[in-house]
Amino acid sequence: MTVNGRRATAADVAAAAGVSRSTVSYILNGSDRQSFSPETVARVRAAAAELAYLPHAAARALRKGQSGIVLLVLPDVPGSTNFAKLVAALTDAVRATGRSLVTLTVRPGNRLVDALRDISPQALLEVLPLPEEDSAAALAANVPVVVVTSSIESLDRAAGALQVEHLAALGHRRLGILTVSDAQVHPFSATRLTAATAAVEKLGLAPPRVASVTGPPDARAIGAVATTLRDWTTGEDPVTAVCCFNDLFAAVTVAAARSAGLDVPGDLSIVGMDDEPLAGLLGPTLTTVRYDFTGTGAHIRERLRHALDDGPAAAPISSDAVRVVERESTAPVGGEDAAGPAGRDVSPPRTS
Amino acid sequence: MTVNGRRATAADVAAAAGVSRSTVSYILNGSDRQSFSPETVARVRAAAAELAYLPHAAARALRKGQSGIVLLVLPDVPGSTNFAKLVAALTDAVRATGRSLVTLTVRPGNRLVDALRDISPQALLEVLPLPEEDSAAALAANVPVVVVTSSIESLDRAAGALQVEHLAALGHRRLGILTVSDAQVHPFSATRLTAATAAVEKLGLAPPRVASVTGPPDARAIGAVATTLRDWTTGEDPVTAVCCFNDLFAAVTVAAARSAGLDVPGDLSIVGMDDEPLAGLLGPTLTTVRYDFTGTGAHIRERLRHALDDGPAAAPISSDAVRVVERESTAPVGGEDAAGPAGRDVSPPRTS
DNA sequence: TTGCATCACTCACACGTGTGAGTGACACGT
DNA sequence: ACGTGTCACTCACACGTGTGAGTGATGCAA
Repeated sequence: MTVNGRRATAADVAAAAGVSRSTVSYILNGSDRQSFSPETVARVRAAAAELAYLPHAAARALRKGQSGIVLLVLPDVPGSTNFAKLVAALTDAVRATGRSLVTLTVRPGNRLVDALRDISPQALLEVLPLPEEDSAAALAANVPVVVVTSSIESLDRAAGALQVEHLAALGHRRLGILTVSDAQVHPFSATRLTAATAAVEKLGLAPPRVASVTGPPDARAIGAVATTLRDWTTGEDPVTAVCCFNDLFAAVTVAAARSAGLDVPGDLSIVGMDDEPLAGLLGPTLTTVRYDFTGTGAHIRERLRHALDDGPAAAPISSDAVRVVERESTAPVGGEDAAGPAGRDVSPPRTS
Repeated sequence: MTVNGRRATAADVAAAAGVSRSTVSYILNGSDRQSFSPETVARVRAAAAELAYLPHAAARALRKGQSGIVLLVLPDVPGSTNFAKLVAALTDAVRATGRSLVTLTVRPGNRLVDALRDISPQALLEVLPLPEEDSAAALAANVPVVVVTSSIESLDRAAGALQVEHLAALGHRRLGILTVSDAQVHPFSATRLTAATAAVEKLGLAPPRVASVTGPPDARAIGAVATTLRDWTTGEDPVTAVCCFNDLFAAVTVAAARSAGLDVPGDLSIVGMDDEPLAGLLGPTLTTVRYDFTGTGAHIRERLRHALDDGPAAAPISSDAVRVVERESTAPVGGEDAAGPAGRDVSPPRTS
C-alpha cells in the first residue's frame, strides 16, 4: 500500500498501530530478546498487513551490512538446456540459505563493474572465468566469489568418461573425439576432453583421434567435420564412433557423416552431450549424456553457507548425477542394421 | 581495496586525499553546482583509484530513493534461443538508460515476493503474467511494472502471419495449425494462433484445421500429433502444410508425419518458429521464422525512459524484425520431389 | 573601508532500517 | 518502605551516501 504517494515504511506501520517504530521492527523480525503483549503483536501485524508493508531492501542491506543478494554472473551464451537447469538448481540452493539469486548477463557494453554501482551483492557465483577487470572489482568490493565451474567439473569429468564407456561397452575400440575451440566454453570442453582421453586409456582402447571445431555449428562446420570424418574412417584401424562436445555438434557430426556417405549408426556411432530437448527428435535420434544438477545445487548451498554463514566446509560432490540417454545414433560396432537400438527415451510409435 | 578489513568508503578516500567526505562525493559525481581546484580533483581521483573505491550500492539507493536496478522476472522455462536473445537485447536496453538489468528466475519455492525483501528494483520487466500475489507485492512496493509481452506481441503477430504467408506463397491452400495448451506460454501461443488464422482469412485460403498439443515435446506428443495428422490428411480437401508453435513441436510434427507415413515436405510441408540452433541440423532441415529483438530492445528502452525518466511516450514498435528462414521442410504444394528446396541458411555440402 | 560576488570547500541532514541500552510501571519478597 | 527483577516498550545511534545550505577567504568595485 502507498501512503500519500510513497510506499509504506515501518514508521507508517508504527503510526497506524500506535506504537514506536522500534516495536514494529522488533515484532516483524521476531527478536527473542524482546517481548511484547499479544495484543500489541496482533495490532502491529494487522497494520503491516493492511499497509502491505515490505521493508526497504536497500535500507535493510545498509543497516545489516549484507544484502542477501547472490549474483550469478553469466556470459552472453545462447540458451542452453544445461545452463537453464543449472540456474534453476542454483536458484533453489541460494533460496535455501535465505538469500535471493539474480542473474547478470555480461556482454560487451555491460560489464560487471558497471552493475556493481547499482547492486551490492553479498556473493558472486561465477560459472565461467571473469574478465580480469571484473574479478578485481569484486575483490575491491570485498565480495566473495564462489566458482561454480569447479563444482561442475566432476560432472564434466564423469560425463566425458561416460561417453567413452558407453561406446566401449558397444564394442568400439577406436574412437574419435570432437571438441571445440571456443574460448568461452573452454573450461567445460577441456575437462570433458581430458576425462574422455583418460577413460580411453583406462579401458585399454586404441589411442583416440582428436579434432577441434572452430566457430558455430553451421554449414561451414559441417563441411569441416565431414573432412575430418573422411580422414578418420579411411585407412586401417578406422574410427567407428565419435564423442561430441555437445548435442549441437553431435547433430553437425550426423549431418557431416551423411554428407561423407557414412551411415549413422551403421558405419559410425555418434554420442552427444547435454540432452537438448531436440536431441530426441533428430533423425536418427541422438544418444547423449544427461546432467542432473540437484546434487550440484546442494553442494553450492553448502559452499555458500561455508563462505557466508560460517558453516563447515562443503564435502566433495558426488558425480553420479550424469547418465547416458541411449537412442538411435549409437549401435554395437559392426552392426549392419541401420536402425540401431530403439530409443529408450523417445521413439516414434509404430501404432497404426 | 579494503581498509582494515572493510571495503573502502568515501570517508576513507576523503581521509587519504585530505579533504571532507562531501568533497569526495561532489567530485566523483561531477556536480556542476560546485567547483573545485584542479589539484584537489586530481588528489581525490587518485585516492579513489588507489583504494579502488566503489560507492556502496545500497547506501546510494537509499539516499537517492532509486536503486538503478531493473528486475527481469522470468518463469522457470527451459532454455530457449528466443529468451536468450531477448535477455541480451533487454540487457543492452536497460544499460542504455544508465541502469542495470538482472534476472530473477521465479519457480516453485522462489516467489517474487520473497526476493523483494532482498532487492528493491526500480522497475520490473515481466515477459509472462505474474502470479496475483506477486503483482500485488510490486504494486505495494510502488515498483512500476513494464510488460514486455505487449512489446513482443507485434512480433508474434507478424511471425504467425509469416508462417501462413510463406506456405500460401508455395501454393498451399489448406493449412493445419498446431498450437500448444501450456498455460505458461499462452500469451505467445494465443497471439501467434490468432495472427495465423487472420492471415488465412485475409489470403482467402480454406479454413484452417487447428489442434492443440498438451505437454512436453516427447514420444507421447509425437503419437498424439500423428493421430491428428492422419485425420487432417485423409478425406477430401486434405491439409498439405502445417504451422507449428515452435521448432520443438515442428520437430515433433516431422517425427509424427514420418510415423504416419507422410513424406516431408513431399506430402506435408512443415514450418516451425524461433530458429533454434538445431533447426538447421534436423533431417529434413527445418523451415522456420527467426526473430530479431534489436527493435524490441530499443522500444523497451523508450518505455523505461517514459516510465522512469519522464521521457516521451514510446512510439509504436515496428514489426519487420521477423523473417522466414527457408530450409528443406517446406516445398511447393504437390511437389513430388522429397528433397525440397535447398536450405538457404544451412545445407549439408555435397562436395566429395 | 565597506559591500558584494565568486571561489573552494565543509556542515549537517535525510533516506529506512536493526538493535543495544535505557526507562517507567508493576509485582514480589523481605 | 525498599531493593530486586520482570515486563512492555521506547530512545538513539549507526550503516554510507547525495546534496542544499553555509562559511571563510579572496578579489573587486565603489
